Amino acid sequence: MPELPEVETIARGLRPLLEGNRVERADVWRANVVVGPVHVFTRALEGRTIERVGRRAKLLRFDLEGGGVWWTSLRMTGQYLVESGEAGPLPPFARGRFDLESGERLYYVDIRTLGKMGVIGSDAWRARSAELGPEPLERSFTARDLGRRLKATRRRIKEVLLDQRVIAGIGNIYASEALFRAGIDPRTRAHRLTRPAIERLHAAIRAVLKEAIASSGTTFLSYADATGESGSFQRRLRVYDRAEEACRRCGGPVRRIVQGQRSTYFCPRCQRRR
DNA sequence: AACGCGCCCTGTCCGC
DNA sequence: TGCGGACAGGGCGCGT
Repeated sequence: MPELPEVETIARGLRPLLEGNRVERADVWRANVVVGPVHVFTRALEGRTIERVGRRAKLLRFDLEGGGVWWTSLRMTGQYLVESGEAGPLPPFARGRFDLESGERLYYVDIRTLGKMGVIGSDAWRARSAELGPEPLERSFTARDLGRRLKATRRRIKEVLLDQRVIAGIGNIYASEALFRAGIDPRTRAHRLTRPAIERLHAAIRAVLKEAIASSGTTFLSYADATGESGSFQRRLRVYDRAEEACRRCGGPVRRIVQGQRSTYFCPRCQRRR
């Protein structure tokens, strides 16, 4: 699920339920989804009220009253699921349960258990956040800012877009999509991008992320369905997961290549080195 | 310092 | 039908 638009969608969905709600009891039965000892984590949560729900990069952020942040990195298959009313059977792949003062239950569900969560102090959170690149949808993120960051590396642009220290929140889907919209070959070395290309990329990143949020994100996978938030942006994808299919712009075949052990999709005709 | 790779874990899909 | 291998929206931690 989760790149910036999906995490933003999840945060918006959870906000009305969680803000002002208190965690009565926390249980996690898969230790590897928690950073540090599980009992330390659950003890840090129990009795605490969630003041604010937010997002930074692809991290969910639940601010606790009196200080501290409950953060979650959903990685590939992490989800939060809300259950109201009577407790039903345990959802498949549930790894943790959080009983709320309101009587509802929040389940953490994660098939591959690559997700991580923890509770850290506000200072530690700020320090962690400071290591991440700028939020691409904030006003302060300019083409000039992007250009400065891209000049500093010789790596290939697609891989740079995935580096959360350079720019926050972009993952494998939206990296390919933004590069297609900007007409840039994903194999181009970042420092070689021209001024106009950087400006097109800046605009493309913002446009694709905004449109994806407006569609509640991209939902793949047959198994599991989230908090009711299945997005629809998958219908608007132009290259991602479309290997050998016709490019929506020129009709030529979309290509799949591997960069940094991840798939990259692009149209060789529409995306040139500069 | 910057970069590239292996690996964490579980499920699905495809070819033989 | 069964089985092995590739692959999946992420990112840490290691070696060079």
